[in-house]
Amino acid sequence: MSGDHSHNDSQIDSGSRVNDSHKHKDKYKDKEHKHKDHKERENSKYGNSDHKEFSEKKHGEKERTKHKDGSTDRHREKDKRKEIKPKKEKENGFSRYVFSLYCTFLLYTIAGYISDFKMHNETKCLISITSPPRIKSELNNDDVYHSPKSLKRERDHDETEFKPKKIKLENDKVDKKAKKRKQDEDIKPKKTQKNKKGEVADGKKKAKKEPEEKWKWWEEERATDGSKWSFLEHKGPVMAAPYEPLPSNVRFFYDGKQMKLSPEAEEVATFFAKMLDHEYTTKDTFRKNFFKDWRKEMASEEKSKITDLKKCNFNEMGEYFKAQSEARKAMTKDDKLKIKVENERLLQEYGFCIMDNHKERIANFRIEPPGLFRGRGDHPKMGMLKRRIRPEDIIINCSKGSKHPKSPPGTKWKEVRHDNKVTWLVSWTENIQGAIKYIMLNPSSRIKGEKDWQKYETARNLKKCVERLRNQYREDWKSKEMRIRQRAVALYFIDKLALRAGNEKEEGESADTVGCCSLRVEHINLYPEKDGQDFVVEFDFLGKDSIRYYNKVPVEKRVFKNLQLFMENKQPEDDLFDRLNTSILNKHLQELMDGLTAKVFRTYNASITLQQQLKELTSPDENLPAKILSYNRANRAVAILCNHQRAQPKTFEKSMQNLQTKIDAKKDQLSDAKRDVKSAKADLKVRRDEKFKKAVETKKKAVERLEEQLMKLEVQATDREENKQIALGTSKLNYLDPRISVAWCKKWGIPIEKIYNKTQREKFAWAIDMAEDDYEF
DNA sequence: TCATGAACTTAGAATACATACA
DNA sequence: TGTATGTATTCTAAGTTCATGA
Repeated sequence: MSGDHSHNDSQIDSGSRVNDSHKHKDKYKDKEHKHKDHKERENSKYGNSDHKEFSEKKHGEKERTKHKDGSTDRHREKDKRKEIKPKKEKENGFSRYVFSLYCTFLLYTIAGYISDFKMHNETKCLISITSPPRIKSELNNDDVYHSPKSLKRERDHDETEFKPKKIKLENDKVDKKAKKRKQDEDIKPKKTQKNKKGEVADGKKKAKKEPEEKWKWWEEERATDGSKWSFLEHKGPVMAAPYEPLPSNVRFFYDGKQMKLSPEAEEVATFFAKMLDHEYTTKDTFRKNFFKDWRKEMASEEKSKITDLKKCNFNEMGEYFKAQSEARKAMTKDDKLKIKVENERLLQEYGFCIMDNHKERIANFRIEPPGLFRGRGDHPKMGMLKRRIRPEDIIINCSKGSKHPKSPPGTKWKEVRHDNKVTWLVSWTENIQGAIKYIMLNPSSRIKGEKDWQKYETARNLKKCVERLRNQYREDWKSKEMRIRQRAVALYFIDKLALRAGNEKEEGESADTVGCCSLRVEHINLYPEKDGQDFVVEFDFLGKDSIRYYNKVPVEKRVFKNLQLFMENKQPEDDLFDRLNTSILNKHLQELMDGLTAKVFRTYNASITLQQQLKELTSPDENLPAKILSYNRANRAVAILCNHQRAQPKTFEKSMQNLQTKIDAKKDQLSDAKRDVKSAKADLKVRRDEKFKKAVETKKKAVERLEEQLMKLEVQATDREENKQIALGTSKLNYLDPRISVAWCKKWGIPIEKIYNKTQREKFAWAIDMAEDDYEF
């Protein structure tokens, strides 16, 4: 299977490099070596038991025990799957350059040769320039999160033991309080206020005004009864804008003839027309699904006439929407402002709710508009019509005692319920997968922040016992029971490679993607020896969002032998771990540690990797841009570990070229400036007076300034190049304990704004407030 | 024990907006 | 001031996990 793929070497590098950051691997290797003889003996022992288990299967039918009928279904579905087997939707195309550079970098880092590396690479210029970061002035700008130390909760002892505390107020008390507060107009907006221009007032401006107090929910007690809130009031969702029929001059043609469509059919046609430039509309599945659903919306006459999508001409519609979009861009300032004001009004009216006496920002307060379903990868349902959500489809969730949101005139909500065991405000069921969609709060809200904090505390708990767990699963590789061995090997992958759990999926409902537990035999290749390494496993599969995971990893011999065993007598499309699923795995993990699930390993490994990388990459004598580059590199190591990829920006090559032009120009300027210094010095030699001395100083300063500017540009270029196909945001937002970053910033005097933008600072306000420079994950 | 539904987190792409530069 | 470019925000799909009920 793998032979067909044209993997580049850099990908190979990436995998093993990231794994190097897992210290335990080396530790294990040592142990492996020590116990080699013992192991050899055991190998034969456990080998026998495996064969015993498998011999039953050999003699019996091929059925796997995992699903009573699941595996056989898989067999039956074999040809079907092959048909729909996705092309590698998105190649794991990390560039050769990034990886060779990056690999070298990390290897050097780990070997303790960081400074040597830097001297020999593009960053060597950074070290010579030692301008100390101006922390104070930058921090003063808009660091609204710096709070008096006296307010901060005690760290460490209570952070590690994250226990929800009781909420003080009873439901009715809170309701009364909320009402009273409303009457008093006492509820102040939590968010930073925007000025007329829509800019966020910065710290300086605010300092003049009354200082705005941020609610520090993390200093308050929490409910322990499973309730998520006591009082919830909101305005409901913003419905999708009604369909506006096309002007009469925008025509649709069928088979070359103009045809007036009914409003229903026309609306669906416009969804397709808006996507004409997108690759989706060239895909068979998309076109087939769209056409099928479109026909459902047609009047009978239209249905009998329009029978072939190829004969449909949506071009005028497409042009019309393009022109509209251009017109929007070309609008006058005033018109743009009007839109902005209207959006702001909507945000103020619908974008906030009151939850337990606090005004909280809602994340997605708009109902998803109708359109064509854009599934990722080879999604069998792409192109289907996402129907318009009506008030009758919508469930509202709020407090009994609150002012309920009004449904649009002449309509009714499906239901208004008062369930404080959940966090959502609004829900509806979408028609493509039958899934429930929710309107929930913004990440900066208490309800999301608490959960986030808790997530990292669970990961920190894992840190305390991870060695025990690792020893356990290593023991389990030798188990007599196949299910235990499979569980142990899967867990090893989840831990070592940060793979996702991998739930089972219903075939034909979504793209064929897998995670650890759902890996199939066809997704791995085993090499007893490859590229000078023993026991190499090659992974090649589509993970979440059909992002390709490709990695070649040397594993321990016992893992390798187990994998061989798991693959014995199986077809490529059979499950690798046929006696395991996420539910079994998580049940086991729960027994090992309270709150432990497969997902926690990803959080743990991501955060610990960041912490280690920051320690290794940051050198005290670096200046600010170099330190930030180090941070980004640490962040990047995590993103690679978690396989967070992005499509290379379309404008990447061009923007790199532009940057290079700037660098070249700066170099020219610099050499000119250096020449100026020389000649000024020569002048000074001839005529030793104060004026010439001053001229030399000025010119020297100009050189320094240019050197710094050049260095900044070069760092920027390096960072951008290394980042072109790696998405840092996902790990930053979801996997990295923010306290690690905050502590790093504090330790090195880096303004937090350099690491987190405004939204991120709002999300991580709790961490910014509580972490000190000595925080340890 | 298993299937299903519900609730919530994680994810990359698309789009809106801000800023730099000519 | 207009345009190009980079960054932030929004959007919503696609995961994981847990509860429930047969």
